[in-house]
Amino acid sequence: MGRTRLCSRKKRDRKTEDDENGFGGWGGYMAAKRAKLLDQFHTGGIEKVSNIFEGVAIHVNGLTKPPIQELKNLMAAHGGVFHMYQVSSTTHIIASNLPNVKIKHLGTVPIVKPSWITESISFGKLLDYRRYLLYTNQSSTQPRIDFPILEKPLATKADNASASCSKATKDNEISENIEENLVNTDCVSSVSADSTVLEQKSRAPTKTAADPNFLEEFYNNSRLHLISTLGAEFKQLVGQMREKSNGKFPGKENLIFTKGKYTNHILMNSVVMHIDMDCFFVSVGLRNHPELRGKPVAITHARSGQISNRPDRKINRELEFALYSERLPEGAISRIDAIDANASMSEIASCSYEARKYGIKNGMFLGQAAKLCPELKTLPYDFEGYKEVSNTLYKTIASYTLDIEAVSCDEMYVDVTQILKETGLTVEDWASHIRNEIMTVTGCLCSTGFGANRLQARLATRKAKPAGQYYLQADDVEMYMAEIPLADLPGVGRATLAKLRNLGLNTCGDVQVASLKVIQSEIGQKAGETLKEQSRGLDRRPLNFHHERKSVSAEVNYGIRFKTLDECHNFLQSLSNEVYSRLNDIGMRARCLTLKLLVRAADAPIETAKFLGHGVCDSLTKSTTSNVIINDPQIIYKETKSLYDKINPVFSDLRGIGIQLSKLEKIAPINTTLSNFCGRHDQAN
DNA sequence: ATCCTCCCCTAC
DNA sequence: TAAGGTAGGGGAGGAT
Ligand SMILES: Nc1ccn([C@H]2C[C@H](O)[C@@H](COP(=O)(O)OP(=O)(O)OP(=O)(O)O)O2)c(=O)n1
Ligand SMILES: [Mg+2]
Ligand SMILES: [Mg+2]
Repeated sequence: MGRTRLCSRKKRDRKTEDDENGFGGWGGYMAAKRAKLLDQFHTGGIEKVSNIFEGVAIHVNGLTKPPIQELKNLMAAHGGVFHMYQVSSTTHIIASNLPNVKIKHLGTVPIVKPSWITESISFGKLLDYRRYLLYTNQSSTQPRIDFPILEKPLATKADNASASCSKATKDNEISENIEENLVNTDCVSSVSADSTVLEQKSRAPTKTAADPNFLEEFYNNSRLHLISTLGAEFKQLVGQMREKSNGKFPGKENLIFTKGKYTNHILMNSVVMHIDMDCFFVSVGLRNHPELRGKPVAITHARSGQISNRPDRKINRELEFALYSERLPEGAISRIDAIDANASMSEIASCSYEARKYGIKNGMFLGQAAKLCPELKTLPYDFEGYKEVSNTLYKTIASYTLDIEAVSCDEMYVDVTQILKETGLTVEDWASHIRNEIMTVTGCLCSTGFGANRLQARLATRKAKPAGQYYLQADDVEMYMAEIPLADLPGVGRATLAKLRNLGLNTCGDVQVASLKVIQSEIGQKAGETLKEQSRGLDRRPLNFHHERKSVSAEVNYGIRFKTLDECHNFLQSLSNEVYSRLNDIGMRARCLTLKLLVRAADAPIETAKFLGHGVCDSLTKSTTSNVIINDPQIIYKETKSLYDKINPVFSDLRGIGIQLSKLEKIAPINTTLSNFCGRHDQAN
């Protein structure tokens, strides 16, 4: 009712813009935008222009001209397949020159010069590769070396401890299959290296949010921004693929054909798979650094565990840290205990399992990690690599089923009931197959967990990691759960954990027998109920294949330092533009706007411990719900500014700013009575 | 009761 | 030096 009125009203209010864009034009634009996302997904961002290499699967060995990346793009553009490793389905090896010793090992697959590819493209058709053989005397009787099969026997309750040992062996096998020409030690650093030696050049002036291109620069370097936006994209993508699906699943068909078994599954309970890349960012980085396999490695911006000895000014961190500790939730774990005056506060995005043995964790400050493990090596970020591997991961799973709930760029839930039924495979065989395939096409390891619901699948993955698989079967659930530490449950973070510990609860077994009322009084009604169920392995939430966005936001809590009010206003304008652009991208409008500010806490020092960080802050929000639909950057700015003035902070104390839009409505919902009404109404005007 | 606003918490 | 984002669930407490 109210919606209808608002809908027609907003069309009139925005008439000028609608005339410019055109209602049909909008639909067309959004359709094109969606098509582009799908298309980029299918080709990994490369537009497909021909099918010259249909049926061809290359593996590049050694240095080539054009280089490997180029060849990979060419294959994508011309209908071929690129293999990171040589596997049984690899049809050609591309190489410019190879030592004799190596040729012996490559077996029966033809070794072809890269010019075969480039010239085939020039001619517009697939040329006979035999005219491009690198050597003509290849033996046809050499045994072929396939990629090592990733079979880790399904872990049982007893052999959990052996997991990491068998993994080390596998890593060694893997590194032998990686080309040494890709080794690039330039960007590898040891955390114990002296940063003053590494960095002699004079410092550029500090870039803060007051600088004109700050927002772009920041987003280009923010891993959290990257994983957030990638995650949202994959949720959207699953929906789009389901809408567009022709019901064919080539991966599944192929699997039925090659490994399918006839099995009488009279009555099969549904099986949920959870799949998650192992130390995702590290895995991607290691593809080009085989020499670091098996070593403790972390992905960070900083290269050394110590900050330079002569920063322009020595900052006293003690005051801030004291305040931080004071404000920690009672009993929660501190992040700064090992951070002294010179320890780096650059965050570790991902660390290898070898690093985890030292107690290093994702999200830990590098300075603390370096103390735990002085041999720790760091690698820089490779955002393009993460995007590529994520795309390949989703593309691979989507060739079997679209019953996918995207969780993040390296993780999803999949209903595999149908796949198991149609292929007749056991859970174990399916798991080995899909893990092997993902390793083959991405060069990265992943782990999978299976269970009757998402919680069981999620916990099974935890047990499976790294490079493993585990099926938590119905009969085992009760016993299995009793031993699980509460910290392993999704939804139990540091604050909840501290509260539960204060109640003397540490494992799911403890919660199973504890009083619901007592738990609820500590952590809340709903959370208590959920926790009770989780502790017995129950989870009633079904997988959600369709995702509907409820809010859109943009926030920056780094580099916020304003010397004038003008600088602040300019940044609010930039952020308004940014959040508008995101709203526009998903074809929505909003009725509610929330401004969130981080303001330096009263006793917190002006200079933060972390370079350009936010330090200890108070968080303040204010929101407006208006009848006027928010669909214009100037409206967003005007509302933002007005909320800002209501909060009225000291602008020089600002340390973080965010704008969130909620109460969203679709601009042009298709195939609904409402949209038909709006559309006709709009055109009639 | 139910809704709204301003939080807090969690997961990647 | 360093790039501490983003979306969703949910609770407290006041307004309706
Ligand atoms: N605090 C964090 C947590 C995660 N990530 C990024 C880097 C991770 O590689 C990626 C995936 O997160 P996961 O929780 O899946 O962690 P990993 O894949 O690194 O390790 P695991 O093997 O435990 O899944 O997200 C991050 O930047 N900062
Ligand atoms: Mg992972
Ligand atoms: Mg993950």
